[in-house]
Amino acid sequence: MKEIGPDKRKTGRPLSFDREVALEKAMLAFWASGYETTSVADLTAAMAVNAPSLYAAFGNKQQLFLEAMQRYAGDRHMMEVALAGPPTAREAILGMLQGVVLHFTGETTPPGCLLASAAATGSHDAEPVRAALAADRRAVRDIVARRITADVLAGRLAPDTPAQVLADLVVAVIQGLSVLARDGADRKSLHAIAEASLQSWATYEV
Amino acid sequence: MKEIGPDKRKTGRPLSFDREVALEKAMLAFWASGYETTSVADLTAAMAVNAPSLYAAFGNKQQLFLEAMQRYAGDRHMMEVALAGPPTAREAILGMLQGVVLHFTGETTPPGCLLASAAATGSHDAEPVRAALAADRRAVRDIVARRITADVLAGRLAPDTPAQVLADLVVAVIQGLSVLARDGADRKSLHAIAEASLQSWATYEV
DNA sequence: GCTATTTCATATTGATCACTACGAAACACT
DNA sequence: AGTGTTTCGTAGTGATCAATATGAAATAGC
Repeated sequence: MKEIGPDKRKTGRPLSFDREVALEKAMLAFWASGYETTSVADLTAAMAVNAPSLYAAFGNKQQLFLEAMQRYAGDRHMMEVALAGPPTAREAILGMLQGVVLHFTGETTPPGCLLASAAATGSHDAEPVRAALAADRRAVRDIVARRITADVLAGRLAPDTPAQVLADLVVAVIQGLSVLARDGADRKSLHAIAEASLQSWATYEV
Repeated sequence: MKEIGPDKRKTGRPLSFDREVALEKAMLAFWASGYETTSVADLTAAMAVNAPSLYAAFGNKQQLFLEAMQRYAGDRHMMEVALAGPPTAREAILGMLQGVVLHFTGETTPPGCLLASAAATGSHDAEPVRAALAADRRAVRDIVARRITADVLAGRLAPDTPAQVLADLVVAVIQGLSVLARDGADRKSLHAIAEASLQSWATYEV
């Protein structure tokens, strides 16, 4: 239920900030310091938006996080399309993991993955946020599993290939890469880990 | 610099709680809800120890966490000894991963890994805690790498086996298993993921 | 200029944060 | 019983938490 096009109000004082820019800054703040451990004061400072304006524009802290999370994750349908490009599932997922490594080690962004690290644990109040993050992980897992299954059906992987398990492994490795990136691992190391994790597939290649 | 033996004070009101039991309860609280997101009020409730007694016994929240973390991690030298038991590195590490899966899915403990999830992100104040957790991951990585190298030197793995990369992968998979366990994955799934991750080694077996 | 509408900045809300001052209580020793 | 020592429970400390009440400021239409 999103408004189509820019809001063309007729009257009233205009917004003093760009909503998209402010959301981007909020995303970076959550990325750097997590959901519960980033205070609203941190957010207003990072976004250059006063608290009342923040609440008017985004609802509350949780809704702001969920919107920032959506912006970070992007359109998961696009991920599925991207995975369909390369000729084999292994190449597709290797490319995906290489992109992930670059993303986790960007020089202008915090290390690691916002989705992996923002709410690993937390209070009872943060349960909806953890649920949303878990749901996104399941979505990625399912997309990866479908890509693997496509190769199985096309005869490029053995019929007994455990697509679900390999997809789970891909998600697990992504979470692990995020942790290691936060610990300071360099791109070369992370690329090597990603590549090594895909050697599990050798067993099933026909 | 630890006191040897139980403290045999001569005078004064006796402690009303068992220090070890209280520490265990604190560990479980941090395990369930993380470092910064577990409040001192949560801790005093879980430990059944009033705040002044908690500070007298453990210093402050950060010191209590570090002590709880040490209790959770156990003696890393014991891990090295355990890994030396099985005849091959692969069997040793598969056994370790199987133990990890059981640990992350215990019925009387929170899901996942305390070390992986307690401080994935956080404020600047929690930096010492994150550093301690990262140091422990590096220690585990080095222990695993040494076990792999031992097999390389013994001729059980190819001379060009990238021990460091495979050890990093093991650590990454453990972090990922913790996330999936928190997301509600069952033991069977996690065991399958752990086993699949070790198929990467097939390339290097002589 | 005037009114209606919307956002702005200031200042504040009660709740909770980590942490502690203080005096009563519980022990060992004489 | 009396004294010294240590821990106990109560009740707070100032700081910070997420979220807002309030009124001035800035626009569009008239």
